[in-house]
Amino acid sequence: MTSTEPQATPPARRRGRRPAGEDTRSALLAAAGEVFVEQGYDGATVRAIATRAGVDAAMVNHWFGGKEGLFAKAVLQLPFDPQQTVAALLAGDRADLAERIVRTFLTIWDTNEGGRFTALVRSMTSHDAAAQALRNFFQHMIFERIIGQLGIDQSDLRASLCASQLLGLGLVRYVLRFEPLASSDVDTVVAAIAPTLQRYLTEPIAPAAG
Amino acid sequence: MTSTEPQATPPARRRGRRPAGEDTRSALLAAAGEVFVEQGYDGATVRAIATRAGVDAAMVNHWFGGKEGLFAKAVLQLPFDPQQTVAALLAGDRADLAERIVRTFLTIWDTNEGGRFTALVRSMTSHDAAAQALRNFFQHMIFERIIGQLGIDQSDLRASLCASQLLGLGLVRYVLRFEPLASSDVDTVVAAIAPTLQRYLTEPIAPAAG
DNA sequence: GACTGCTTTCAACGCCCGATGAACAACAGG
DNA sequence: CCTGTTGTTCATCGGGCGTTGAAAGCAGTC
Repeated sequence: MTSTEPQATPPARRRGRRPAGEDTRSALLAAAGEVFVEQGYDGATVRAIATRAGVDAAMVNHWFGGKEGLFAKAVLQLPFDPQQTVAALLAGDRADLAERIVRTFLTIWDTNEGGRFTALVRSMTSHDAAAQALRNFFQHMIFERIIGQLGIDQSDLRASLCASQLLGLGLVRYVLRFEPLASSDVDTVVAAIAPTLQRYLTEPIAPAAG
Repeated sequence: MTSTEPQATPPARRRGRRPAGEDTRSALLAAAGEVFVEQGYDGATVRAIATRAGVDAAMVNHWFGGKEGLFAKAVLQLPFDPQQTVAALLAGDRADLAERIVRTFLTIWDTNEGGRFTALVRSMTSHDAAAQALRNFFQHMIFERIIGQLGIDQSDLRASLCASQLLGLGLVRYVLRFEPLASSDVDTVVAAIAPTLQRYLTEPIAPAAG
């Protein structure tokens, strides 16, 4: 209530360009990654992301053209090269192939980079681009290529079976957090899931009276 | 401001009680079932449900107290008694137990009643009540009871593993519609998935080095 | 036939969303 | 210094959401 002094506005950040050095764009990307993981595409609001990044919501439009563009840059990008990953997975003994796959994805999924997958899974039921990205990744980029290299029948069916188990695992472990699977260590999960994948990859799966 | 003439309203549908016989409540329940299946909890709007039912959106509040109550009545109710289902599943040969489970759920899922599961799966990533209902159903009501009757170790882990594969299957087959798994006939899917469940139910799943 | 109560529609409220455009401040180049 | 450019905030827009209260009309009762 001190009337004579007009200088009572240091806390509120003033308008105009910031004093350089602070990177609004990457702050938004980081905040978007977190919020999309926690809330999914629909649940995450542009305002919440901007608040967490400490900037105005209009910056999302300025830097990314809108919410959709931010999602594409923050979530819809692969954290690694799928072709190279597939090659690395196929490099070892085929008896351990499924184990390597499960371990690889659990490891990725547990890192910060793997948060993208959680964000995708959380968004897939409401956001078409997320669902399409998941299908394209798991089914076409990973499992069809692996199974194609194995030279075995019913490659498409096998790919969607593998995708169903791996997506179900990600869903239960990272999104719905069913216990004890959500807290089990990697070795336990690998021991449990890998034989399933190994069977989907290489063993007969036809119905009895095909 | 009110310069325009108050023209006589064209009688689209008049106000007031309808000529009896038409059941607004069940029309809303049916429409809600459809829309929740197609859109999930967040995507489905009260207005869209009411429009499909051919009534006013306010009826949702009048008959169900709100969107949440309508969801509870239309989706969050089991179309059968789980205890009885578990008993029926356990009645036969244990070697075929997993096959019976997969076949039972595929059959239910393919009927109209099974649309509730699709609605739950579509809603689980954004709506807590849906996620909780799925966990309660698959993990506690079905698999923990079955595995408990089998008298085997790690029953909780086994239950969440079974849930992961069955939820992944439902997701891929009914929501994301990955081909060819989405269009495969029941026998093919049973032949592919049942051995996985059988292993989760009864065979050793511990990691190599304890 | 009037009264009473239930059902239904209508109009509107308050809220939050994503997006827009203008005002403004810091920088870069001369 | 002055000038143009670019990054930033602010105020606001248009729209959709779930919900609400009141008016309107049918149905049953006396």
